[in-house]
Amino acid sequence: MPFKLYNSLSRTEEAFAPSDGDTVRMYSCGPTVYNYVHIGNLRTFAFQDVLRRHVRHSGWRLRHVMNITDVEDKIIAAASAAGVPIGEYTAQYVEAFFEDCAHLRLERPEVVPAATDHIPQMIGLVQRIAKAGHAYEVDGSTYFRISGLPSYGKLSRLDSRSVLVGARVDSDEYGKDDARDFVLWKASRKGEPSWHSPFGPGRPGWHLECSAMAMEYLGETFDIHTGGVDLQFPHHENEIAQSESATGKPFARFWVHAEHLLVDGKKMSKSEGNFYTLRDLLDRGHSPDAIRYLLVATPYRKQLNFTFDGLRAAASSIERLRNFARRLEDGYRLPDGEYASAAAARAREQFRDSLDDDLNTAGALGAVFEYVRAANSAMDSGTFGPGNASEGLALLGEFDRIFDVMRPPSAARVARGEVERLVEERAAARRGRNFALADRIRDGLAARGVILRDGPSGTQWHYSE
RNA sequence: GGCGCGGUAGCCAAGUGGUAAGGCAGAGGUCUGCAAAACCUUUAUUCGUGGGUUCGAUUCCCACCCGCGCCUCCA
Repeated sequence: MPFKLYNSLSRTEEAFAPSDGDTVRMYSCGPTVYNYVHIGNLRTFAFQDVLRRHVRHSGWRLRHVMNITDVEDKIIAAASAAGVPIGEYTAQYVEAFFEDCAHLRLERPEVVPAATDHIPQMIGLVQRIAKAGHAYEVDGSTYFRISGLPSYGKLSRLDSRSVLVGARVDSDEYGKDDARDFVLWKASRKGEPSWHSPFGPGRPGWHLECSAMAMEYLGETFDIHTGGVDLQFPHHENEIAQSESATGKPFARFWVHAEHLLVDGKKMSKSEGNFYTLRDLLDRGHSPDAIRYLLVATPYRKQLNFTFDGLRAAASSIERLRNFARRLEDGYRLPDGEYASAAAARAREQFRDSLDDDLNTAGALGAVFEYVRAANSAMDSGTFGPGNASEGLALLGEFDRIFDVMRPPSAARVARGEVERLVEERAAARRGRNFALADRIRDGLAARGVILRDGPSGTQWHYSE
């Protein structure tokens, strides 16, 4: 089955392959580093991670660029309030962002450029846009003229009248010719960071940076551009306008947008009290695995309703899979031989087909769990041998290359030797039918993150995380 | 008002023109000293509402209702 991706540009699912047949060139709008990212941001980044992984496991190479927006109005305001230079202010949040990504096992894109390191490229792009006749200057700021671009709006399909009517146009701010026009190069005010340019001192407009960095690392036309749905307009529309008017070529072939995460059915907001960063959730004792699972289990084009019940359910689901993996790996005696079964192969096929179907992660999970039940059942009835176990482990391996939730996070643990000693002590107690002592030992270990399980071949144990 | 996404069991959620995957939670059972894990049974005659097309619709068409989002910085 070919990989099908929903392309916002055509509003249909299209078969995807990189234009050069080998390397997928992909750009993602990254964080604006004026604060910690919230779980809504992370939903989008987690989706991008799944896309990344699926692309590579489909046999293509990948060159993925994700920008860091480190100069922008909110940053300037926040740094100014904190009384530090913006570079110093943003550095802490860049670091925090990478920490958060690491917790969620989000693979690092091949290139993570910062906007402030690419000012010359941005200036060059403005010059090209100006040369093509799509820019004009007012009071030291340079704007993009939308009226000169008939194709404007092809991504968002907002009709221009509604943009005018619905928008609270910031006409007070600058003297734009047309309310829809957007700034390419912003004249800096006193005290604001500023770079020299042929159009006067200033700083890049927000939309400009993505166009410039995408072209710098991926070329004038590339395969996939991702971001949250809210970015579709105006950000992505404006990226297209700038880029295509400068190059005369299509910018991104596929535009892929992740739906938003809601909390308790509502948009996250600080005033609603339902606004969470990753750190908030970790501080409450939730596991990063469960958070990753939850973020990724709902297909990206569907709004994801985040709840703490859902988070607990995600943790239980992971536990089921880990228990199954343990059962395959060790501990439970399997009868000799292996049994003819197409279940694992079928599950792998369904798993891949689901992901090929516009990253249907829910369907992919269904395939895995269906297999888990069948395999557990076969083990109980003695029709599952070591050969079948290796098939099952291969399936789990494939699953985990995408979902990456099977390895528990490393944590402080009771030393193995001590566990072994206590397990032996408890076994002796049980032999002496001193169940009170046996239960005390088991409960004590459980409280310290070690789970005991009595089976036909003795007591098995494992760390709970 | 315009443009989108969605409304499937208590919760999350897949899916198809032919009669509802999967996960979590709940109930009963098997196993166990008791547990845990696992398994079995059970939980939607029904897929927002009303029409229509069809032999047959949750799935296609129309209308409507509801939730969320974008149209202004925003993942």
